[in-house]
Amino acid sequence: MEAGRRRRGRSTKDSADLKVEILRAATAEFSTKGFDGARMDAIARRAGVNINLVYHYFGNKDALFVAVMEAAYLTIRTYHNDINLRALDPEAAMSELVRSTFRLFSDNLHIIGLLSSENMHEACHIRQSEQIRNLYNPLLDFIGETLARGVAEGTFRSGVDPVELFITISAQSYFHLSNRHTLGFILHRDLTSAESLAARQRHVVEVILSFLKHQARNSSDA
Amino acid sequence: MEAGRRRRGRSTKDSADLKVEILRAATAEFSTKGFDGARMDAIARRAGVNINLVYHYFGNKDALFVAVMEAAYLTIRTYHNDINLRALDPEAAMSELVRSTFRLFSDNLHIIGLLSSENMHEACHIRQSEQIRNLYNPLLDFIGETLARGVAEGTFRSGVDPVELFITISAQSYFHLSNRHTLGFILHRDLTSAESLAARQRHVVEVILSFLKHQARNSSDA
Amino acid sequence: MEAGRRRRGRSTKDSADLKVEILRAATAEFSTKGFDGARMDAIARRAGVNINLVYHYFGNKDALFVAVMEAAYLTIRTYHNDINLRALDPEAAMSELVRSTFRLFSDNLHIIGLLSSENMHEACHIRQSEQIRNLYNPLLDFIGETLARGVAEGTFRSGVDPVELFITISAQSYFHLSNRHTLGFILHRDLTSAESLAARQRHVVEVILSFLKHQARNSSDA
Amino acid sequence: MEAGRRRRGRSTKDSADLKVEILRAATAEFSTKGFDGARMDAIARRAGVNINLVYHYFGNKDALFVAVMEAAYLTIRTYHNDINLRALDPEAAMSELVRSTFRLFSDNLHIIGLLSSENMHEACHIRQSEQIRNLYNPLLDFIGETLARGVAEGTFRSGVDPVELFITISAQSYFHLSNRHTLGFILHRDLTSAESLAARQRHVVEVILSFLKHQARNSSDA
DNA sequence: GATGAATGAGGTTTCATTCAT
DNA sequence: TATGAATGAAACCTCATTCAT
Repeated sequence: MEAGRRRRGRSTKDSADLKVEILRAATAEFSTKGFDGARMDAIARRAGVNINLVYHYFGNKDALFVAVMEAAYLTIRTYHNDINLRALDPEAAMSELVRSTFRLFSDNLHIIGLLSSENMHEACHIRQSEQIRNLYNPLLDFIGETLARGVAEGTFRSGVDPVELFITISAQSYFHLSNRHTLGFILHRDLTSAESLAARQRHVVEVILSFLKHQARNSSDA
Repeated sequence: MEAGRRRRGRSTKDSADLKVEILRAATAEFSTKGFDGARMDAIARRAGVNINLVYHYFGNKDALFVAVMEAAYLTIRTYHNDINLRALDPEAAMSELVRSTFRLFSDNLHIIGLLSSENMHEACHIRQSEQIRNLYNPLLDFIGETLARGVAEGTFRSGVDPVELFITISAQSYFHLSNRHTLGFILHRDLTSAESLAARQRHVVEVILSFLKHQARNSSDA
Repeated sequence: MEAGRRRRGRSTKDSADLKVEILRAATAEFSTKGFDGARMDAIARRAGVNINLVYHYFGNKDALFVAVMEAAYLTIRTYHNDINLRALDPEAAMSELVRSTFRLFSDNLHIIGLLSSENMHEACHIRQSEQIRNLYNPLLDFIGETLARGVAEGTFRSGVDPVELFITISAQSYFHLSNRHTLGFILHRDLTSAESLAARQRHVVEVILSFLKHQARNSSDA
Repeated sequence: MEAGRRRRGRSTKDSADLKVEILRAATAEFSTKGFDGARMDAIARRAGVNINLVYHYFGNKDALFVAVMEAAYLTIRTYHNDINLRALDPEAAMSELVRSTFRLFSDNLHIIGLLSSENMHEACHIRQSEQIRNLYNPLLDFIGETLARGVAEGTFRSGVDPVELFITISAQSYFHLSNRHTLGFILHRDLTSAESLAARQRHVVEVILSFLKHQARNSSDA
């Protein structure tokens, strides 16, 4: 069995990977149970290691959570870096940003659980990380520049706050997934099916693009 | 003296209100700490009662949480009932719905904490409540009818799914607040200031209305 | 429903019976759960009365248990009084005593539970009752006299201690029932079926009578 | 100092014995207080260990009780194994079985307390143990074979059910001790004195042997 | 580096009992 | 007589963490 193999005869190379494995286990535990619901020994069990190893590598529960959050934000950064949007025209760039944001969350549900828990704790863990603090600056710059390019070429409405737009884009994808259980119950619909997700993604793109392009034609509204 | 009055000889009126007081304390505790982070004795202390009274009235932690959720959803229903939107024209009705949804969350931040925690637990508590299950049916009907009216009079685009729209409307208000701590940190902006909230509300209305009215004029987009 | 009828519009005659009803409920609870496993509020619920009434009538858990034990020993006395054995010849009298002892326990399983619990507490409750202390004196006298009659007429062996014989008679019936659950499990046999009980009763009579009559014929044994 | 040695720096040999020590303490607590009356912290105190160690080794109260019961039944098996009765002639074998059963209980009063409590709980704990389920099979076989040998050589009566006989033998020893407190009170006799125990043992052997040999001479009785 | 032993603090819950009416 | 409110004590159990090897 896996567990047996793990407990005995670990090679030196395995040892080097243990930290990664613990981090993965902690991510799974924290994201599904929340910080308070997560158990250190459950994390150790998930990772197939002795609980003391967890303390050896990460110090304590809070520090472990910080490490998990930093890794999660690295994933986010990766998703943003993977797309080279600046080469695209403003409309294509923006719709691709919306789509990649949707994929970011739907491919990494654990990020939603982690962010949800971290907000319950008033972001006390990530506040300790300078690395995270400035993670979004490039993205906000990109949004601002793309908006400007769109306005310049007459495609986008003017006067849109990049921060507000970023929140709107994230909100559309995040909320659908973060609240999938309560929404599924009161709306009598499974929000996690492949069709539901595809429809949501299409809808989100439509909403954002409609908004951006709307004002460009009729500036008397709103 | 206060303490003496509390311990002995509480008047009947006091007694009748104790349940309400406990419920309020539990709401505060659960919404700020989450289900797992909440402490029963902290709830009792907040309510100024002996912890056993909490058990006397509500049985156990889970049942108390269910009671809190039911009260929270009643608040939600109240917010929806307070506005008589059916008398308004479609555009006014919809923009008022967006605004009231925003107020619902910004006036009742505790609801966000409760929903967040409940989703971490896969909605296991509210699933026990038939009352909650069908709470949103009338609202969805209203959205569907209003959309139809807007389409009929040529104001709104056609083909919008009421459920999808409802999620979009909620998402815009909810996410801004549910993730205010992490967003505040990475965006370097206080999302809870009066100006920030007012700006967000305006933005949200604009986004939704742009979307609804966009397709009515140009159906080749998106 | 019963309970409803009980709670409302109780007649004065009903009130007089409440003590009896509580006692019956307490007997059921104590005998099936033991003193420590019994719950005062479960007793009140079983009786369909408010728990404070239990305290009103009986003071506390220990006193209630004493009352239950006294009632139980009254049942025992009744079973002994019901049979007028002194008119019978020694052998018939003795075999009838064995049978009535068996019936005493098989008809009143609760007595077994109560005695078992009371012995776990080193008889601390019944020690408070003078009434119980001397309850068995007449029975022991009867056994002694019957033994003497049997010896005199040549039916019974001599030298039998009445107390020892009483224990033997009780043991045979009691143990089969008191340990029916563990015995049933390790012996792979249901000891509570009608056939099993009938067979046991026959067996017990046979054992006792064999013993009493044996020595009368062969005094070299043992 | 004793306490210091206990708290820190326990030698490995000590550690290995802790489980046994806890089990002994648990046996004492459970057998004298019953399952419901027993307290986990009292067990820890009796064993001189931290209460959490008890949970570390045994999981919970029920599992600890199961462990205690299994150890108790092992003691029972030991008592039965220690005597090599098959080599003896039927009468000697049977009288030795009766005596060893008596010793089993009088040497191990805790077994009586444990069995009494377990029966109050309808054997719910030992039912989980396959080991216990078949513990008595060899003993029942032995009784059946010995009876047959006795019948074949004309010493014992025929038609005796081995299970019934086993219950009778156990009952005689068990009841005297299990109910020693209530019996002592109502019979005005100390049943635990050395003389009383010796007399009981003699009496029990006599009763069983009389029964077994009786029918062999006079089959018209009973 | 890695592990089993050990612990303190505290969490939820139960329960006998009393108070006030 | 009868009852809902209220409480203190303690029970079982969990969990993050540290110690000793």
